Amino acid sequence: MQEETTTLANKVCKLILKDIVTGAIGQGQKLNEPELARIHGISRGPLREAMGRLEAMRLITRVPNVGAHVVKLSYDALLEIYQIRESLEGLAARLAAETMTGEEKLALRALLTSHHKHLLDTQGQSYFQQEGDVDFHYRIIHGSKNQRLIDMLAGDLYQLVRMYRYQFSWSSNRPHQALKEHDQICSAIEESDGELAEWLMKRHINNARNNILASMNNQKHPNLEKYNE
Amino acid sequence: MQEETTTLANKVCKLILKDIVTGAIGQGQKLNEPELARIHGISRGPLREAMGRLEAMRLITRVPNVGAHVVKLSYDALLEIYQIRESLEGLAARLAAETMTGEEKLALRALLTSHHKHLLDTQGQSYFQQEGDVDFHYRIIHGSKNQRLIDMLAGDLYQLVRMYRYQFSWSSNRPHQALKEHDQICSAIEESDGELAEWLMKRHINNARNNILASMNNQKHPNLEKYNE
DNA sequence: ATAGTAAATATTGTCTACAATATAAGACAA
DNA sequence: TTGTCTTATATTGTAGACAATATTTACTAT
Repeated sequence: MQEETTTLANKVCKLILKDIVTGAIGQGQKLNEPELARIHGISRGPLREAMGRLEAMRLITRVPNVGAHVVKLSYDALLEIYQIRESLEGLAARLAAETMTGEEKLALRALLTSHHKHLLDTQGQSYFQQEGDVDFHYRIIHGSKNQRLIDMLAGDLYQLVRMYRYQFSWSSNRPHQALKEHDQICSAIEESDGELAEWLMKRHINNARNNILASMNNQKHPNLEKYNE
Repeated sequence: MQEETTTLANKVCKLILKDIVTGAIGQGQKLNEPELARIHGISRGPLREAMGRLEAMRLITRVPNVGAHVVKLSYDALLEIYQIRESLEGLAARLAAETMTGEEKLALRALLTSHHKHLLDTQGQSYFQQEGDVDFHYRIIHGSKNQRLIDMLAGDLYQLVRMYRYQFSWSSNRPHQALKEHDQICSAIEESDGELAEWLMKRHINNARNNILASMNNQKHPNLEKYNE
């Protein structure tokens, strides 16, 4: 068994990350160093390192001599993220189609089968469907074998996406459609048709974005900072 | 006049960044904390913060209880970067074409004119041409107005690209062709033809990549770590 | 001589204390 | 009451010391 050696900064970083993503630490809230250090039972040194990483993945912003604040989610920022996702995940899908092993392709198909079964059981209950969506995209990203691409998408960007999901808890009102699109992408990957996989993935993400924006416009979500001050 | 308030970690981070990019601190070299702190006349606290940022932009890698090392440039990593650049800068070009102001477009054209003049004067001397290339791409990236995209491309990724440039000092053996491609992209942007701008930019980066790889294969460059240990 | 082990050294991780800056509270004048 | 300046408090930035881990060195046995 491999002894998992890590550091205090690492552990606390993950804890705070979770609190920010889930909204336990709210948008725009100030992060007080002595207080946070006391809460987690560590000193300010490793805490500041942890905060540095959160800043690097742009979940908090820091101003010298002033302090750190949790980012505020906004309509515009979400659009920015989806533009980038469309571009990068399209690339990931193409690379995945070209380089995924047979084993990986089988696992991807198995995942979709289980999603399909789950969808029939729960009549498309939102939360699990969302996590399933994350799983699917996650596998394709890793299937690209481009390590820097993996880090960009699975590292920073997805924490933000998860944060939006949690705090808006938007309803995927098109689970069947989304699953069908996943199926199409999976087929293209199985056939090693990179060009098609890329095109389908881009359209899929574009659809998801439009769906989100529509639901946002409907419900005027309270957690959404429409105007950055 | 605005008083520029910053922190020691910030300043030292930029200094070390420069040393890494230019190769003053060589690939794979270990970064000794006490030594670096002494050199820059600061304590280990802010130094570690600076190193944290360098780690975040993936110029150094850290292993707990072992230390930090400068990354090693590799053929594969460069390919990864160019795949991502092609995708993201294509997006940037499209957005730039759609959102750049008239003023920005004029400035971009003026930049190309000066490049053209400079190219005639110097008969395509490599270094300035390379920096000119950076300028051109830099402007288009910022013209996209997508802040996250700007951070990704102009922040982390470009430091790596600059590092490759410095340490390989590859010869752009196609300055006229590159300038012509820049011209085409600029025209597409001027006409607000996003789709064309994206396509041209992707092809341009693809060409640049092929050019680099060809010159690498020719000269078997000594700075290139072909195999990661 | 070489492999393996134990002590010695060096380096990283963490904590506490202090200095510099920013924020909040209070006094005073209009 | 309101606005401004001064003082007090709190928070961040930095430094130095200590603890934990890794690396090197020295020694012993084969």
